[in-house]
Amino acid sequence: MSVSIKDIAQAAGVSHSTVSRALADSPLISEAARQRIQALAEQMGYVPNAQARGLVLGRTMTIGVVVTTIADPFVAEVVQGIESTAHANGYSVILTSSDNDPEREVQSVEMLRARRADAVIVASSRIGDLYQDDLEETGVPVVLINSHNDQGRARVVSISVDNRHGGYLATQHLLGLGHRRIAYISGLPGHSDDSERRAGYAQALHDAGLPIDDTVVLSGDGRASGGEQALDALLALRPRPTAAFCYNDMTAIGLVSAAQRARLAVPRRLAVVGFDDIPFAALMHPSLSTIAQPKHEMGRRAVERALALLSSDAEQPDHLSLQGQLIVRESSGGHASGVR
Amino acid sequence: MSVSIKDIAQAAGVSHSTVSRALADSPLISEAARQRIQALAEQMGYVPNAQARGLVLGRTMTIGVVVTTIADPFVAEVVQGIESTAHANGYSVILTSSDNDPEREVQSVEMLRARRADAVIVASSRIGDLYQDDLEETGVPVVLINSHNDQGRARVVSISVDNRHGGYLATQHLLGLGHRRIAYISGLPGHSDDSERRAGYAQALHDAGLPIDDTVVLSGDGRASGGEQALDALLALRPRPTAAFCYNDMTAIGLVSAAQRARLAVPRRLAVVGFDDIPFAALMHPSLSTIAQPKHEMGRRAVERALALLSSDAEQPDHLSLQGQLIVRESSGGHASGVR
DNA sequence: GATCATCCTGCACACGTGTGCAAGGCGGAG
DNA sequence: CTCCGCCTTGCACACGTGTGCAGGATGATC
Repeated sequence: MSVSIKDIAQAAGVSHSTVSRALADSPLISEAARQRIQALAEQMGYVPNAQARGLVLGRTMTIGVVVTTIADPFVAEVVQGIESTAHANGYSVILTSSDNDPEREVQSVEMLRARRADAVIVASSRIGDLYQDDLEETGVPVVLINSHNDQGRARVVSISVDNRHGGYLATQHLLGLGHRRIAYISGLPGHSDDSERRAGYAQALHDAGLPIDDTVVLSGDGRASGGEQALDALLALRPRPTAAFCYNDMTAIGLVSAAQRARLAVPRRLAVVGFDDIPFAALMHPSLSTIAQPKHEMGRRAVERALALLSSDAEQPDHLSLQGQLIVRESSGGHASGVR
Repeated sequence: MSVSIKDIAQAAGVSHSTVSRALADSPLISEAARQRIQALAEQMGYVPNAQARGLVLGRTMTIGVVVTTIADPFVAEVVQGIESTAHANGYSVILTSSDNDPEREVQSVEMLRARRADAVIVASSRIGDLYQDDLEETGVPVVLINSHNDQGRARVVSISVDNRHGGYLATQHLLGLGHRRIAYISGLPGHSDDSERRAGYAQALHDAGLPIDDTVVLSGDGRASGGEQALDALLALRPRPTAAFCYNDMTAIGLVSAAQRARLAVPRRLAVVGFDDIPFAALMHPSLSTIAQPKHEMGRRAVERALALLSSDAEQPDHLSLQGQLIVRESSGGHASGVR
């Protein structure tokens, strides 16, 4: 096995307490002993055992992350932000994915409890009430990303993009380009993200003095297939909308793809704006205008909030809303920006 | 704090040893006591402390994963495979990303040593010799994904896609479609992946009785920009190639994008095949024919190899090569398969 | 009733680290 | 020389769990 402080103690002819203090730069130790022991530890290749340390200190310096699937590029970028911020603060990340399987989700949370994660960040869109109880019971701080703390639990905060603002920005952009009949392709119904983005869309129309017409709100499912299917409904509308704001990029991708197949030029005859700014948005042809979610920042802020909850007993605001950014690309007919 | 077996022991009026055995379903315990204690543990919300258990058992049931960045979709899918397989075997995943910063890479490995990870999987393309020494020193099994164990170290195995076979498949496919002048757009020079794929490409040409022409081998950089820049060189060739096999999908995306901008129809006037099957390959327009890396399987196999190295002392083969799969989509003019 | 085997339980130690407290050593001051 | 105080070190316990060993209780057999 690996070397422990006892091994070092024996080699140095002192007690393990002395070694422990020497390595911790305790003021209770003589300068000579400290240097000698530190050199010895280095030479023997000593690496402290985080388990034992966590056991006695009651802190594991570990953050649990629960996601549906890491293969989702949005999730991946958030996790990237989480990991780098956690690392910078000396924390490690334990990653668990649920694949939308409720049973695995419960197991994941159980595992994080067993490992005594200091905090938990959930970047899973569907927050099972299943384990919210479970989590609260332990008193572990929880940060939810893009989902809300409905039950008003203690030590549970949430972070999300300002969906309403994003929807407003996207629609305002299309209005600014002269479009007057703008469709909205929704995501899965009942999702708060969807209703908020749609609310921002409606607000922008209202502020522009235009009527809200529910017939141009078409239903998708948050995936490319939803966008594809929405095209038929869109083509049937009279007068036909000249632009569409989509619930998310995947929906927009499906819509653009179907439009091209139907020989409907994008953006000349149909301008499209998505939401999320997934990596592919910049690469597709035409490149996709969209509202960029500050994914890396969301991860960073999630860790910061978690650590704040850990260190201070001061109450934190329940919710943090980050503003998205409009990225104008080719699909809306704004200024073209090529593949980088 | 959370409940320990001592708390349960006190509540049940027995010693902590008895509780420990009851929860472990030890045969040394009476049936009555077992049931009573298990019920009590359940009721008190007991979750065993993995730290303490790991400390005494010398096994943490933890797998460390080192990646450059999780935001890379290829890496993300591999990690997905790793996580799900690890989970199925009762292991947790500690994720560390290096961002290609050598210092962070070393810190990551140090952290995994401190946490006493039972095995380490490296899905980082650049294997720093930096920490290979470090890792071997600890005797922890290491599995490298898409990178080789050059130094022939013990307990270090590697898994990669069969690049040569993949290059052969892609080229054979283009040959089958009637193309006779097929370009190869390379990745970064000196990369073994690149030279192997190119070798498969050359082999297929050779087997078809065609000459190898180095002038149709163009240099890219593994990114979209490399593919874009390669187009100019390709257009300058006489006779102009009618097809191109690209080092990877990003290169292919850049090539297709530049071709469309230059009004060169894909696949009618230029058929393109990539390598990797990143998620966007299926979504772009035209959708991209490519060699699919078995990403999920690679992650799964990596965990299986790691666990095998842990449980048995039997020597394992150093290297495992997984065959990629040809995915025919629109960009090569094969049978079109739409966005799903 | 005595002896023995069987079954169950508790004691004590281990894992590796941190820390309160006591004590030893040493120097300085009276 | 003695006493006091400070600096340094070691002892012992703690964290939560697992386990070898001893011993107590119970039942069976002679």
